[in-house]
Amino acid sequence: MASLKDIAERAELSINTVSRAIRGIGYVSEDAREKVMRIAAEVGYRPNRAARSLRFRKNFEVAVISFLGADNISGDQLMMEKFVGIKRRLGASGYEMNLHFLDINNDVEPADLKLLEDIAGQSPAGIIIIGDSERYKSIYRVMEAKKIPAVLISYDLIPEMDCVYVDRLQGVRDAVYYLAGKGRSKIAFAGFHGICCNRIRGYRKAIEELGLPEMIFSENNYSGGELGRIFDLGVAMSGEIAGAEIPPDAVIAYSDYLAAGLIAGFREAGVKIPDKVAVIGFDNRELAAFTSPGLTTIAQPNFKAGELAAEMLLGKIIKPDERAGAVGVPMNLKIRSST
Amino acid sequence: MASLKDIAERAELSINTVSRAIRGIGYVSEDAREKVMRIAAEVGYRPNRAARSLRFRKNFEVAVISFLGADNISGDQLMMEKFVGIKRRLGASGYEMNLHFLDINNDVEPADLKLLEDIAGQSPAGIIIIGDSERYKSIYRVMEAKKIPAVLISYDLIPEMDCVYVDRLQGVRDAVYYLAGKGRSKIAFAGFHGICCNRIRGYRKAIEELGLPEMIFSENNYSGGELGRIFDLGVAMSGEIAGAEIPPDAVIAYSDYLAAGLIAGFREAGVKIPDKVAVIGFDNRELAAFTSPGLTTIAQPNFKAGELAAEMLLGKIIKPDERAGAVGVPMNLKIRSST
DNA sequence: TAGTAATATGGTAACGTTGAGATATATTGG
DNA sequence: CCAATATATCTCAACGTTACCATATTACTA
Repeated sequence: MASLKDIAERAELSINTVSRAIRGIGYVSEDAREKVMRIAAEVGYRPNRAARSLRFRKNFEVAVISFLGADNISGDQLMMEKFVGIKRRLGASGYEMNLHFLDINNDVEPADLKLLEDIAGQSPAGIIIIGDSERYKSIYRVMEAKKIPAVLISYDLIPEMDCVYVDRLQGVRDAVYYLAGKGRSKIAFAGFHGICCNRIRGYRKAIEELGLPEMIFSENNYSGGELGRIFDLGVAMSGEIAGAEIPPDAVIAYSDYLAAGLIAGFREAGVKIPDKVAVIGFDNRELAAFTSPGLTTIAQPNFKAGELAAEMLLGKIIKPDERAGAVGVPMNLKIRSST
Repeated sequence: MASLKDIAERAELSINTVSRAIRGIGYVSEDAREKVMRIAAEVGYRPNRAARSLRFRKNFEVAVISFLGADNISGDQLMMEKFVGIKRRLGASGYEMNLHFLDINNDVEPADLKLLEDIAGQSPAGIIIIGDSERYKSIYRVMEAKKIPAVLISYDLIPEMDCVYVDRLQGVRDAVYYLAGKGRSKIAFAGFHGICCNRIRGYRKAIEELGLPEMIFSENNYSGGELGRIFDLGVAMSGEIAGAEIPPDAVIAYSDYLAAGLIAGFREAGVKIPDKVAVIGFDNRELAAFTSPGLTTIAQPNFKAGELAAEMLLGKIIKPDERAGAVGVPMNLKIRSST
């Protein structure tokens, strides 16, 4: 509630001197500074953000654009961790975080455009976009055209955009090395046809480097949609995998959901985990702690990614004309009893 | 970017008239109004929030205080849905939502006080607090003392505070009725000693009303902490339940985590679900879709609760001196194959 | 036809902050 | 001791909006 004016009156100084004292810039005598700081602390002075925004013609707010998932609100857990990371870093620099949710089901164009207008209308200091499909890239471009600094949190390096990307390729590669280190030599990857390039590339890379046989099981029937279905596909795939001519002694699954299905299927069929086959999931979702045995999984460093994205954005806000580039954040294994 | 001044110049009117035209208040001729609206649309005019905040000496922002969970960030999914509900309702009235996270592990006093100072220092229009332990209630009181309108999202009716509460008692009661309607007559409740009063009260109420035998299984060993443990306790409890003198034909569990453990345990022991025993969880967390069979669960109406809390808060912002009271939001059963 | 009321518009100040300049005092160097 | 510089402070205007008041113009009423 207390303003510079209030402090100035009590200190018998001009508003301007008080302002300089508090900001620690320009000339201020030791006497004056001491007095100002004392009174400011006494009255619990806080700079008025609205006034600063007005003066600087710029809000100290960062908009974060994320999406709302399929039937229920999915992606929530991973998203939340990113929010927390972003918030922490921004807060430390006096910026606010404003969340915005895209409905992933809605027709893209009209809804997005309205939201983007709304967001840009607030003239935020910058914007963090979580996601890297074409839809999110186009948001990045819109913001760039409006001269609003933007950073993407993506799942792959995007050469032409400033982004923090979770390095899925490295994550899967590390997982293969980990399994190989545990003496597994028939390491398989279980996924869906066509939608897991980065992960499969990481798998292939490691397999090649280690000189192991490539064993890829992929399900063609997955068309997106309901999450529960993925579990069932996993159960089904477990049969295919266990009954293969050369059965693998380890499986890295495309997602925790799929891995949970695999585990359930293996158990049902009496295939011991991890003795007979080790299973690794992807994402470290909550459910990974609740399979039995507990699921070892390639964890997303969401908090870290959020922090780094905020860091990068703050840099861009200061130097809008410099490219920030792409920063990869390593994934790391969360080891539980399935391996 | 365009301001009232820009529009005024182009329309050859005073800033004041333009302002009145856009806000639709006071006297403005049809001519002037039409001209102003046309130009405003052309230049994409948006009122400057900072200027309005400054002028009104009040921010159009609502702070939301939630918590960060135990080891990893838990509560996330349920929390996220609340955020979305809050955001939707606030957005419709031109308010922003600012998230703040309390670290649930930290010593309460020092960290909270700093955060509360920070939040109050922003002079938000109001505040929504998610949680109803003493810690959250004390935040409510602090804000009330500072004349900042506050609303709690709680799990029980709190007579002395304005709150939207998820009606757990009713939720469990409905679940018992549902099971009874399906012909189950030996309906049990599985929980932990002492920490599930509302839920147990709902169970007891229904059991009494229906004249069924009360069967409560409670685990004394739970001391909070790691979520994964709850699953294991569920597995252990399943044995106790299946081996009881009079084994129940239905179990309502304290949480989805516990229910997931029960299901795993029952399956292991060859107890058919739902033929032999039906299982109902609590919260509708993501993992409820991934047990096999899928878990019927008492779902939290988080989105609704968020919306209602925002609605209530907006009311309090307009009439700060009126008590808003307590509004209950019913929980409803999400039916899957475990019943 | 004057007198009042309704309609339409404009001017000014204020919200809290900051940068650009103006002015005053203290300190240094030649 | 004077000039130049460093130090310390102040005044003013502006950011975009709105409330309050003043001033026109038009429309109604007695």
